[in-house]
Amino acid sequence: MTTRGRIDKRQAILEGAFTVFAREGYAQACVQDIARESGVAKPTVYNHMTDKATLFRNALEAAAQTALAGRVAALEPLAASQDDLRATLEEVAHALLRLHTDSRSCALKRLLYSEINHFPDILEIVKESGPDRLNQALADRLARLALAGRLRAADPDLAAEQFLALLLGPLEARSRLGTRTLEDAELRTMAAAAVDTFLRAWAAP
Amino acid sequence: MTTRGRIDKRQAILEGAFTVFAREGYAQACVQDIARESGVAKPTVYNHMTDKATLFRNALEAAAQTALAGRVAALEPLAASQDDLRATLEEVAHALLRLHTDSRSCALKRLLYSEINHFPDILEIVKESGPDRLNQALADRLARLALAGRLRAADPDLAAEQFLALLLGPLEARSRLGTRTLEDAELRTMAAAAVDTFLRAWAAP
DNA sequence: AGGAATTTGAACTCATCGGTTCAACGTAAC
DNA sequence: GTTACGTTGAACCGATGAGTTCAAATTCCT
Repeated sequence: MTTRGRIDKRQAILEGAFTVFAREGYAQACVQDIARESGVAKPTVYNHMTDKATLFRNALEAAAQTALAGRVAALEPLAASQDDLRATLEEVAHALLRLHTDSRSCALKRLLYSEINHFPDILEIVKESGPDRLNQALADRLARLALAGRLRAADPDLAAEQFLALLLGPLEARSRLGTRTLEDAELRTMAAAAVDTFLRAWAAP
Repeated sequence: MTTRGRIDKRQAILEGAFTVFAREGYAQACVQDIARESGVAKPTVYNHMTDKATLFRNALEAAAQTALAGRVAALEPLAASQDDLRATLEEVAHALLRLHTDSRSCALKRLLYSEINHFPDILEIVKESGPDRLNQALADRLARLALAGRLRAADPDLAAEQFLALLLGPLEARSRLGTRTLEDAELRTMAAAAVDTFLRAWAAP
Protein backbone atom coordinates (compact mmCIF):
# COMPACT_ATOMS: atom_id res chain seq x y z
CA MET A 1 0.00 0.00 0.00
CA THR A 2 1.86 3.11 -1.16
CA THR A 3 0.82 6.71 -0.74
CA ARG A 4 -0.82 7.85 -3.93
CA GLY A 5 -0.77 11.60 -3.67
CA ARG A 6 -2.50 14.29 -1.68
CA ILE A 7 -6.14 13.50 -2.37
CA ASP A 8 -5.98 10.22 -0.51
CA LYS A 9 -4.41 11.75 2.57
CA ARG A 10 -6.90 14.59 2.65
CA GLN A 11 -9.83 12.21 2.49
CA ALA A 12 -8.29 9.95 5.12
CA ILE A 13 -7.73 12.92 7.40
CA LEU A 14 -11.32 14.12 7.07
CA GLU A 15 -12.71 10.68 7.84
CA GLY A 16 -10.32 10.01 10.67
CA ALA A 17 -11.03 13.44 12.12
CA PHE A 18 -14.77 12.82 12.08
CA THR A 19 -14.28 9.45 13.75
CA VAL A 20 -12.20 10.90 16.57
CA PHE A 21 -14.36 14.01 16.99
CA ALA A 22 -17.41 11.77 17.14
CA ARG A 23 -15.84 9.59 19.80
CA GLU A 24 -14.25 12.32 21.93
CA GLY A 25 -16.01 15.59 21.22
CA TYR A 26 -14.25 18.65 19.83
CA ALA A 27 -12.26 19.78 22.85
CA GLN A 28 -11.23 16.34 24.05
CA ALA A 29 -10.11 15.17 20.62
CA CYS A 30 -6.41 15.83 20.22
CA VAL A 31 -4.81 16.28 16.85
CA GLN A 32 -2.26 13.59 17.60
CA ASP A 33 -5.05 11.02 17.91
CA ILE A 34 -6.67 12.25 14.72
CA ALA A 35 -3.38 11.85 12.90
CA ARG A 36 -2.94 8.32 14.24
CA GLU A 37 -6.53 7.39 13.36
CA SER A 38 -5.99 8.69 9.83
CA GLY A 39 -2.73 6.80 9.45
CA VAL A 40 -0.83 10.03 8.99
CA ALA A 41 1.71 12.18 10.84
CA LYS A 42 0.69 15.25 12.79
CA PRO A 43 2.50 17.79 10.59
CA THR A 44 0.69 16.29 7.62
CA VAL A 45 -2.62 17.21 9.23
CA TYR A 46 -1.48 20.81 9.58
CA ASN A 47 -0.18 20.67 6.05
CA HIS A 48 -3.73 20.13 4.79
CA MET A 49 -5.74 22.04 7.41
CA THR A 50 -4.63 25.31 8.91
CA ASP A 51 -6.42 24.82 12.19
CA LYS A 52 -8.06 22.30 14.44
CA ALA A 53 -11.18 24.42 14.02
CA THR A 54 -11.20 24.30 10.22
CA LEU A 55 -10.41 20.60 10.39
CA PHE A 56 -13.54 20.23 12.49
CA ARG A 57 -15.66 22.29 10.12
CA ASN A 58 -14.49 20.41 7.04
CA ALA A 59 -14.94 17.01 8.65
CA LEU A 60 -18.49 17.88 9.69
CA GLU A 61 -19.37 19.31 6.33
CA ALA A 62 -18.19 16.19 4.54
CA ALA A 63 -20.11 13.95 6.91
CA ALA A 64 -23.26 16.03 6.48
CA GLN A 65 -23.02 15.83 2.69
CA THR A 66 -22.89 12.04 2.64
CA ALA A 67 -25.64 11.75 5.24
CA LEU A 68 -28.01 13.92 3.23
CA ALA A 69 -27.34 12.07 0.00
CA GLY A 70 -28.38 8.76 1.53
CA ARG A 71 -31.53 10.17 3.06
CA VAL A 72 -32.80 11.79 -0.10
CA ALA A 73 -32.05 8.59 -1.99
CA ALA A 74 -34.25 6.73 0.49
CA LEU A 75 -37.26 8.74 -0.75
CA GLU A 76 -36.87 7.23 -4.19
CA PRO A 77 -39.71 4.67 -3.93
CA LEU A 78 -42.17 7.56 -3.62
CA ALA A 79 -41.24 8.79 -7.07
CA ALA A 80 -43.01 6.10 -9.05
CA SER A 81 -46.73 6.37 -8.34
CA GLN A 82 -47.43 3.22 -6.38
CA ASP A 83 -50.76 1.51 -6.04
CA ASP A 84 -50.15 0.43 -2.44
CA LEU A 85 -49.42 3.77 -0.82
CA ARG A 86 -49.23 2.43 2.71
CA ALA A 87 -46.66 -0.21 1.84
CA THR A 88 -44.54 2.32 -0.03
CA LEU A 89 -44.63 4.78 2.86
CA GLU A 90 -43.67 2.05 5.29
CA GLU A 91 -40.76 1.05 3.11
CA VAL A 92 -39.51 4.63 2.92
CA ALA A 93 -40.10 5.13 6.64
CA HIS A 94 -38.13 2.02 7.49
CA ALA A 95 -35.24 3.07 5.27
CA LEU A 96 -35.17 6.52 6.88
CA LEU A 97 -35.18 5.01 10.34
CA ARG A 98 -32.26 2.78 9.44
CA LEU A 99 -30.31 5.75 8.13
CA HIS A 100 -31.06 7.84 11.20
CA THR A 101 -29.92 5.11 13.56
CA ASP A 102 -26.62 4.78 11.77
CA SER A 103 -23.81 5.51 14.18
CA ARG A 104 -22.26 8.16 11.93
CA SER A 105 -25.58 9.98 11.70
CA CYS A 106 -26.04 9.93 15.45
CA ALA A 107 -22.50 11.17 15.94
CA LEU A 108 -23.10 14.00 13.49
CA LYS A 109 -26.19 15.08 15.37
CA ARG A 110 -24.37 14.91 18.67
CA LEU A 111 -21.49 17.01 17.38
CA LEU A 112 -23.90 19.56 15.96
CA TYR A 113 -25.68 19.92 19.26
CA SER A 114 -22.55 20.03 21.35
CA GLU A 115 -20.52 22.56 19.38
CA ILE A 116 -23.27 24.78 18.01
CA ASN A 117 -22.23 27.49 20.48
CA HIS A 118 -18.57 27.50 19.53
CA PHE A 119 -19.16 27.10 15.79
CA PRO A 120 -22.35 28.97 14.89
CA ASP A 121 -21.37 28.85 11.23
CA ILE A 122 -21.59 25.08 10.94
CA LEU A 123 -25.31 25.43 11.48
CA GLU A 124 -25.55 27.31 8.20
CA ILE A 125 -23.36 24.79 6.42
CA VAL A 126 -25.07 21.68 7.69
CA LYS A 127 -28.62 22.97 7.95
CA GLU A 128 -28.43 24.00 4.34
CA SER A 129 -27.73 20.39 3.46
CA GLY A 130 -29.62 18.92 6.40
CA PRO A 131 -33.18 18.27 7.55
CA ASP A 132 -34.48 21.25 5.59
CA ARG A 133 -33.45 19.67 2.33
CA LEU A 134 -34.94 16.33 3.35
CA ASN A 135 -38.16 18.04 4.35
CA GLN A 136 -38.24 19.83 1.02
CA ALA A 137 -37.63 16.67 -0.97
CA LEU A 138 -40.33 14.80 0.93
CA ALA A 139 -42.77 17.68 0.55
CA ASP A 140 -42.27 17.49 -3.20
CA ARG A 141 -43.15 13.81 -3.23
CA LEU A 142 -46.19 14.33 -1.04
CA ALA A 143 -47.40 17.17 -3.23
CA ARG A 144 -47.44 14.82 -6.21
CA LEU A 145 -49.41 12.30 -4.20
CA ALA A 146 -51.89 14.99 -3.20
CA LEU A 147 -52.27 15.97 -6.82
CA ALA A 148 -53.01 12.33 -7.64
CA GLY A 149 -55.79 12.40 -5.05
CA ARG A 150 -54.10 10.05 -2.64
CA LEU A 151 -53.48 12.60 0.13
CA ARG A 152 -55.12 15.74 1.46
CA ALA A 153 -54.05 18.64 -0.67
CA ALA A 154 -53.49 21.09 2.18
CA ASP A 155 -49.91 22.18 2.79
CA PRO A 156 -47.52 19.42 1.73
CA ASP A 157 -44.71 21.15 3.63
CA LEU A 158 -46.59 20.68 6.88
CA ALA A 159 -47.41 17.10 5.91
CA ALA A 160 -43.73 16.37 5.34
CA GLU A 161 -42.73 18.01 8.60
CA GLN A 162 -45.25 15.98 10.54
CA PHE A 163 -44.41 12.73 8.77
CA LEU A 164 -40.79 13.12 9.75
CA ALA A 165 -41.73 14.18 13.26
CA LEU A 166 -43.96 11.14 13.75
CA LEU A 167 -41.24 8.91 12.40
CA LEU A 168 -38.12 10.34 13.99
CA GLY A 169 -39.47 11.86 17.19
CA PRO A 170 -39.86 8.56 19.01
CA LEU A 171 -36.40 7.55 17.84
CA GLU A 172 -34.64 9.76 20.33
CA ALA A 173 -36.11 8.09 23.38
CA ARG A 174 -36.15 4.58 21.89
CA SER A 175 -32.50 4.62 20.86
CA ARG A 176 -31.48 6.28 24.11
CA LEU A 177 -29.96 9.23 22.26
CA GLY A 178 -28.26 6.92 19.83
CA THR A 179 -26.50 4.75 22.39
CA ARG A 180 -28.74 1.71 21.92
CA THR A 181 -28.92 -0.24 18.67
CA LEU A 182 -32.48 -1.00 17.68
CA GLU A 183 -33.59 -4.35 16.30
CA ASP A 184 -34.77 -4.27 12.74
CA ALA A 185 -38.13 -5.61 13.91
CA GLU A 186 -38.56 -2.67 16.24
CA LEU A 187 -37.74 -0.27 13.43
CA ARG A 188 -40.46 -1.88 11.32
CA THR A 189 -42.96 -1.53 14.13
CA MET A 190 -42.09 2.13 14.57
CA ALA A 191 -42.33 2.76 10.84
CA ALA A 192 -45.73 1.09 10.71
CA ALA A 193 -47.04 3.08 13.68
CA ALA A 194 -45.87 6.37 12.20
CA VAL A 195 -47.33 5.63 8.77
CA ASP A 196 -50.59 4.46 10.28
CA THR A 197 -51.13 7.66 12.22
CA PHE A 198 -49.91 9.77 9.32
CA LEU A 199 -52.39 8.20 6.94
CA ARG A 200 -55.24 8.51 9.43
CA ALA A 201 -54.58 12.25 9.53
CA TRP A 202 -53.50 12.89 5.94
CA ALA A 203 -55.14 10.31 3.68
CA ALA A 204 -57.52 11.77 1.14
CA PRO A 205 -61.02 11.96 2.67
CA MET B 1 -16.51 42.60 48.75
CA THR B 2 -18.65 39.50 48.39
CA THR B 3 -20.43 37.93 51.31
CA ARG B 4 -18.13 35.24 52.55
CA GLY B 5 -19.21 32.10 54.24
CA ARG B 6 -22.84 32.17 53.14
CA ILE B 7 -24.88 29.11 53.79
CA ASP B 8 -25.95 26.86 51.00
CA LYS B 9 -23.22 27.60 48.57
CA ARG B 10 -23.93 24.19 47.17
CA GLN B 11 -27.03 25.42 45.38
CA ALA B 12 -25.21 28.41 43.96
CA ILE B 13 -22.40 26.19 42.76
CA LEU B 14 -24.77 23.77 41.04
CA GLU B 15 -26.59 26.57 39.24
CA GLY B 16 -23.41 28.40 38.31
CA ALA B 17 -21.86 25.17 37.10
CA PHE B 18 -24.83 24.42 34.88
CA THR B 19 -24.73 27.93 33.47
CA VAL B 20 -21.06 27.68 32.56
CA PHE B 21 -21.27 24.09 31.32
CA ALA B 22 -24.22 25.13 29.16
CA ARG B 23 -22.31 28.02 27.70
CA GLU B 24 -18.93 26.33 27.20
CA GLY B 25 -19.46 22.59 27.14
CA TYR B 26 -17.86 20.20 29.59
CA ALA B 27 -14.25 20.24 28.47
CA GLN B 28 -14.04 23.96 27.71
CA ALA B 29 -15.63 24.99 30.98
CA CYS B 30 -12.92 25.67 33.55
CA VAL B 31 -13.57 25.36 37.24
CA GLN B 32 -12.24 28.84 37.84
CA ASP B 33 -15.02 30.28 35.67
CA ILE B 34 -17.62 28.15 37.42
CA ALA B 35 -16.42 29.43 40.77
CA ARG B 36 -16.59 33.02 39.57
CA GLU B 37 -20.05 32.50 38.07
CA SER B 38 -21.25 31.02 41.36
CA GLY B 39 -19.74 33.88 43.37
CA VAL B 40 -17.45 31.48 45.17
CA ALA B 41 -13.76 30.64 45.40
CA LYS B 42 -12.26 27.71 43.57
CA PRO B 43 -11.32 25.66 46.66
CA THR B 44 -14.91 26.03 47.86
CA VAL B 45 -16.06 24.25 44.74
CA TYR B 46 -13.73 21.36 45.49
CA ASN B 47 -14.88 21.47 49.09
CA HIS B 48 -18.40 20.56 47.96
CA MET B 49 -17.65 18.44 44.91
CA THR B 50 -14.77 16.02 44.71
CA ASP B 51 -14.36 16.26 40.96
CA LYS B 52 -15.17 18.30 37.92
CA ALA B 53 -16.94 15.19 36.68
CA THR B 54 -19.19 14.80 39.73
CA LEU B 55 -19.84 18.51 39.64
CA PHE B 56 -21.06 18.03 36.09
CA ARG B 57 -23.24 15.07 36.99
CA ASN B 58 -24.85 16.83 39.94
CA ALA B 59 -25.44 20.04 38.01
CA LEU B 60 -27.14 18.13 35.20
CA GLU B 61 -29.23 16.06 37.55
CA ALA B 62 -30.49 19.16 39.34
CA ALA B 63 -31.32 20.86 36.05
CA ALA B 64 -33.17 17.77 34.82
CA GLN B 65 -35.23 17.59 37.99
CA THR B 66 -36.49 21.15 37.70
CA ALA B 67 -37.12 20.79 33.97
CA LEU B 68 -39.26 17.70 34.51
CA ALA B 69 -41.29 19.27 37.29
CA GLY B 70 -42.30 22.17 35.07
CA ARG B 71 -43.27 19.95 32.18
CA VAL B 72 -45.44 17.63 34.19
CA ALA B 73 -47.11 20.64 35.78
CA ALA B 74 -47.94 21.88 32.29
CA LEU B 75 -50.16 18.83 31.77
CA GLU B 76 -52.41 19.94 34.62
CA PRO B 77 -55.23 21.37 32.45
CA LEU B 78 -55.84 17.84 31.12
CA ALA B 79 -56.74 16.62 34.62
CA ALA B 80 -60.12 18.25 34.87
CA SER B 81 -62.33 16.81 32.15
CA GLN B 82 -62.83 19.73 29.82
CA ASP B 83 -65.71 20.18 27.41
CA ASP B 84 -63.55 21.82 24.75
CA LEU B 85 -60.90 19.15 24.24
CA ARG B 86 -59.18 20.87 21.33
CA ALA B 87 -58.74 24.12 23.23
CA THR B 88 -57.36 22.30 26.25
CA LEU B 89 -54.89 20.31 24.16
CA GLU B 90 -53.75 23.48 22.42
CA GLU B 91 -53.23 25.17 25.74
CA VAL B 92 -51.14 22.26 27.04
CA ALA B 93 -49.24 22.02 23.76
CA HIS B 94 -48.40 25.70 23.83
CA ALA B 95 -47.19 25.48 27.42
CA LEU B 96 -44.99 22.49 26.57
CA LEU B 97 -43.53 24.30 23.58
CA ARG B 98 -42.67 27.29 25.73
CA LEU B 99 -40.96 25.07 28.27
CA HIS B 100 -39.02 23.23 25.59
CA THR B 101 -37.78 26.44 24.01
CA ASP B 102 -36.50 27.70 27.33
CA SER B 103 -32.78 28.29 27.09
CA ARG B 104 -32.01 26.10 30.12
CA SER B 105 -33.94 23.22 28.58
CA CYS B 106 -32.13 23.57 25.28
CA ALA B 107 -28.81 23.70 27.08
CA LEU B 108 -29.66 20.57 29.02
CA LYS B 109 -30.46 18.72 25.85
CA ARG B 110 -27.25 19.92 24.23
CA LEU B 111 -25.16 18.82 27.18
CA LEU B 112 -26.84 15.44 27.23
CA TYR B 113 -26.10 14.87 23.58
CA SER B 114 -22.55 16.11 23.71
CA GLU B 115 -21.31 14.25 26.77
CA ILE B 116 -23.33 11.06 26.53
CA ASN B 117 -20.18 9.22 25.48
CA HIS B 118 -18.05 10.37 28.39
CA PHE B 119 -20.81 10.07 31.01
CA PRO B 120 -23.01 7.11 30.09
CA ASP B 121 -24.45 7.11 33.60
CA ILE B 122 -26.12 10.51 33.26
CA LEU B 123 -28.42 8.94 30.68
CA GLU B 124 -29.84 6.72 33.42
CA ILE B 125 -30.13 9.61 35.85
CA VAL B 126 -31.74 12.06 33.46
CA LYS B 127 -33.77 9.67 31.36
CA GLU B 128 -35.34 8.34 34.51
CA SER B 129 -36.59 11.85 35.22
CA GLY B 130 -36.82 12.89 31.59
CA PRO B 131 -39.01 12.35 28.54
CA ASP B 132 -40.04 8.90 29.74
CA ARG B 133 -41.74 10.35 32.78
CA LEU B 134 -43.40 13.05 30.71
CA ASN B 135 -44.62 10.45 28.24
CA GLN B 136 -45.96 8.36 31.10
CA ALA B 137 -47.77 11.30 32.69
CA LEU B 138 -49.32 12.30 29.38
CA ALA B 139 -50.33 8.72 28.61
CA ASP B 140 -52.19 8.63 31.93
CA ARG B 141 -54.16 11.73 31.00
CA LEU B 142 -54.94 10.45 27.52
CA ALA B 143 -56.10 7.12 28.94
CA ARG B 144 -58.68 8.94 31.06
CA LEU B 145 -59.86 10.83 28.00
CA ALA B 146 -60.15 7.58 26.08
CA LEU B 147 -62.19 6.10 28.91
CA ALA B 148 -64.46 9.13 28.73
CA GLY B 149 -65.01 8.40 25.05
CA ARG B 150 -63.18 11.46 23.77
CA LEU B 151 -60.23 9.63 22.19
CA ARG B 152 -59.58 6.29 20.52
CA ALA B 153 -58.99 3.73 23.21
CA ALA B 154 -56.09 1.99 21.50
CA ASP B 155 -52.69 2.30 23.20
CA PRO B 156 -52.52 5.58 25.13
CA ASP B 157 -48.74 5.18 25.42
CA LEU B 158 -48.41 5.33 21.65
CA ALA B 159 -50.82 8.25 21.54
CA ALA B 160 -48.72 10.18 24.05
CA GLU B 161 -45.51 9.36 22.18
CA GLN B 162 -46.97 10.59 18.91
CA PHE B 163 -48.53 13.69 20.43
CA LEU B 164 -45.13 14.73 21.80
CA ALA B 165 -43.42 13.80 18.54
CA LEU B 166 -45.86 15.91 16.49
CA LEU B 167 -45.43 18.79 18.89
CA LEU B 168 -41.70 18.74 19.58
CA GLY B 169 -40.29 17.21 16.42
CA PRO B 170 -40.68 20.36 14.30
CA LEU B 171 -39.16 22.37 17.13
CA GLU B 172 -35.63 21.24 16.37
CA ALA B 173 -35.55 22.65 12.88
CA ARG B 174 -37.69 25.70 13.64
CA SER B 175 -35.58 26.84 16.57
CA ARG B 176 -32.36 26.02 14.74
CA LEU B 177 -31.26 23.62 17.45
CA GLY B 178 -32.24 26.08 20.12
CA THR B 179 -30.24 29.01 18.80
CA ARG B 180 -33.23 30.98 17.56
CA THR B 181 -35.93 32.34 19.84
CA LEU B 182 -39.40 31.68 18.48
CA GLU B 183 -42.19 34.22 18.56
CA ASP B 184 -45.10 33.32 20.79
CA ALA B 185 -47.36 33.53 17.77
CA GLU B 186 -45.30 30.93 15.96
CA LEU B 187 -45.47 28.64 18.99
CA ARG B 188 -49.26 28.96 18.93
CA THR B 189 -49.35 28.07 15.26
CA MET B 190 -47.17 25.03 15.84
CA ALA B 191 -49.29 23.92 18.79
CA ALA B 192 -52.47 24.26 16.75
CA ALA B 193 -51.01 22.30 13.83
CA ALA B 194 -49.83 19.48 16.09
CA VAL B 195 -53.14 19.27 17.93
CA ASP B 196 -55.09 19.36 14.69
CA THR B 197 -53.23 16.44 13.19
CA PHE B 198 -53.28 14.57 16.49
CA LEU B 199 -57.03 14.88 16.79
CA ARG B 200 -57.58 13.89 13.16
CA ALA B 201 -55.73 10.66 13.92
CA TRP B 202 -56.78 10.02 17.51
CA ALA B 203 -60.20 11.57 18.08
CA ALA B 204 -62.91 9.07 18.93
CA PRO B 205 -64.51 7.84 15.70
C1' DA C 1 -17.46 36.07 73.41
C1' DG C 2 -14.97 32.14 71.66
C1' DG C 3 -13.89 27.95 69.32
C1' DA C 4 -15.03 25.11 65.26
C1' DA C 5 -15.95 24.95 60.63
C1' DT C 6 -16.02 27.08 56.33
C1' DT C 7 -14.46 30.34 52.86
C1' DT C 8 -11.04 32.85 50.44
C1' DG C 9 -7.15 34.37 47.49
C1' DA C 10 -2.95 33.28 45.74
C1' DA C 11 0.50 30.54 44.52
C1' DC C 12 2.02 26.06 43.10
C1' DT C 13 2.45 21.28 40.66
C1' DC C 14 1.83 18.53 36.94
C1' DA C 15 -0.09 16.98 32.79
C1' DT C 16 -2.06 17.81 28.33
C1' DC C 17 -2.29 19.76 24.00
C1' DG C 18 -2.16 23.15 19.87
C1' DG C 19 0.98 24.43 16.76
C1' DT C 20 5.84 24.76 14.92
C1' DT C 21 10.46 23.49 13.50
C1' DC C 22 13.73 20.58 11.24
C1' DA C 23 16.43 17.14 9.31
C1' DA C 24 15.84 12.75 7.09
C1' DC C 25 13.06 10.08 3.93
C1' DG C 26 10.32 8.44 0.11
C1' DT C 27 8.34 9.13 -4.34
C1' DA C 28 6.91 10.98 -8.65
C1' DA C 29 8.10 13.61 -12.85
C1' DC C 30 11.54 15.00 -16.20
C1' DG D 1 20.05 10.71 -11.92
C1' DT D 2 18.18 14.78 -10.12
C1' DT D 3 14.97 17.98 -8.78
C1' DA D 4 10.91 19.15 -6.25
C1' DC D 5 7.60 18.22 -3.07
C1' DG D 6 4.88 15.80 0.32
C1' DT D 7 5.62 12.95 4.40
C1' DT D 8 7.52 11.52 8.74
C1' DG D 9 9.10 11.27 13.54
C1' DA D 10 10.74 13.64 17.19
C1' DA D 11 11.58 17.26 19.78
C1' DC D 12 10.24 21.68 21.27
C1' DC D 13 7.43 26.02 22.99
C1' DG D 14 3.81 28.27 25.24
C1' DA D 15 -0.63 28.26 27.11
C1' DT D 16 -4.22 26.37 29.63
C1' DG D 17 -6.36 24.14 33.27
C1' DA D 18 -7.35 20.41 37.06
C1' DG D 19 -6.55 19.82 41.60
C1' DT D 20 -3.87 21.05 46.01
C1' DT D 21 -1.85 23.65 49.77
C1' DC D 22 -1.94 27.15 53.28
C1' DA D 23 -2.41 30.94 56.12
C1' DA D 24 -5.61 34.52 56.89
C1' DA D 25 -10.36 36.04 57.09
C1' DT D 26 -15.11 35.16 57.95
C1' DT D 27 -19.18 32.99 59.59
C1' DC D 28 -21.79 29.75 62.56
C1' DC D 29 -23.13 27.73 66.80
C1' DT D 30 -23.57 27.80 71.62
